Amino acid sequence: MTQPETTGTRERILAAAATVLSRKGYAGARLSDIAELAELRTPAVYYYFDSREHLISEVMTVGQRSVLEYVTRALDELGAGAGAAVRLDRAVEAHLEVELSQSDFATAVTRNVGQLPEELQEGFRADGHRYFAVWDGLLAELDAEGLLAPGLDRRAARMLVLGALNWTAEWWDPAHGDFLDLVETARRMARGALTASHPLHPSLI
Amino acid sequence: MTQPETTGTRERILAAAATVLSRKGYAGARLSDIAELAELRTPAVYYYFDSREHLISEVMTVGQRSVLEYVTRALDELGAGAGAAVRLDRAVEAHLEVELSQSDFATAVTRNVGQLPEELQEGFRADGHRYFAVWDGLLAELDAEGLLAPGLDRRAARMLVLGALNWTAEWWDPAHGDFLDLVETARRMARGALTASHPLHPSLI
DNA sequence: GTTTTATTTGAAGATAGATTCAAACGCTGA
DNA sequence: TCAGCGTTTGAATCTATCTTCAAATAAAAC
Repeated sequence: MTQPETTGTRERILAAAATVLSRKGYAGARLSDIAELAELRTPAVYYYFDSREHLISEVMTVGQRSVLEYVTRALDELGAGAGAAVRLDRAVEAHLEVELSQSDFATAVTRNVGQLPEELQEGFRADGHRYFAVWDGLLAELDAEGLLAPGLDRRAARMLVLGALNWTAEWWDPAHGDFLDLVETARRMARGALTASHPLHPSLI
Repeated sequence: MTQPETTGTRERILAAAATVLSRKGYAGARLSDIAELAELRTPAVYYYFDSREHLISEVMTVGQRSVLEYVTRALDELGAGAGAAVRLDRAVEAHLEVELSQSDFATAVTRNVGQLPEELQEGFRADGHRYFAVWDGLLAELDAEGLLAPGLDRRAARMLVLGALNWTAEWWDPAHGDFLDLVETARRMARGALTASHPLHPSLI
């Protein structure tokens, strides 16, 4: 979203690559576009990166990692007292924050993982799994508190929720809607997808 | 997903283009790959299509339209007696069917709309809006039956649900999970996102 | 102020992919 | 058999993009 202003050339190229990548896709991201956005001639990129692939790979790694770190930190900051439902709400909010407001690195990842050549996926696949593990942890906490919907296909539920969140990069426009409304709607969806229908009155089921 | 076997050459090229497009993205879809999948030499494509862009554009149009038609028909077949909740469930199922089992046309659309050059989007933008209208209709029906969550940001809710469904193309693998489980989980999510928390016991709220 | 090092660039090379086209193929009807 | 038409192809062209490299520029060290 926002381009950091005064920063080293290498960072500027990396950020430009994230932006172009998230708009044009893996194959469509031209080195010349990236260089132009970073206010350099194309060959300058090679002073900082071995090749186009190395550059793109690093964008992906940074993007994947920043989502993991941002959401993890947000959850950590809640402290030990927070219940599973509150933590789920916070995770939804944090994911949307990093996806929509933080930078183009996150969207570069979500919009391109599926289209990357195999070799490129290796590096950040581990971080991807680690992020899934965070969400699986949230489901486990919900379960421990008796909030998780019984008989739930956990993997499917986790991916559906993350899919809804990731897809926001395709349509959400800060000019068009209020971020907090989006968060509220997304939280409702996540709760609906994961928790039992009547979590507050289990005796009525 | 599945490639129809005995069909006209033009259809074969179109289907091959859908497959390549859904795997490699707009910029990454090479005419040579498409031709190879269609068991032809590259120049043969030009006998049926004016250019790469025309071919891709037609894939998109077909994909967008097939989703619209498939889901619309599924809803129509429910007949007039079906309530809003049942119709929502059917729409979720139908969307997943066409996205995951029908063909690569649908996934070619969902995985590429965001990355297409502006000119290419024109043709099928209208169908996209028509499809959104179908879902807005479902929300209106839920509302009419008093099932819709009060104070809901309808646009956000609609896009979150569709995002979750569209994203399945990125991760769902028929070998890895049961389709009906996925449908059930997705229905739960859609209901959770759209309907009031206690639709059956409104008096308890 | 001059030498040294880091950074950036213009120009050129190499390759891949879209497109054109004339020729070849193969089928159908006389 | 052959003339004609629809279809497919190999070879050639054109263009865009990645990459290399030696030279130019800017910055730093002395």
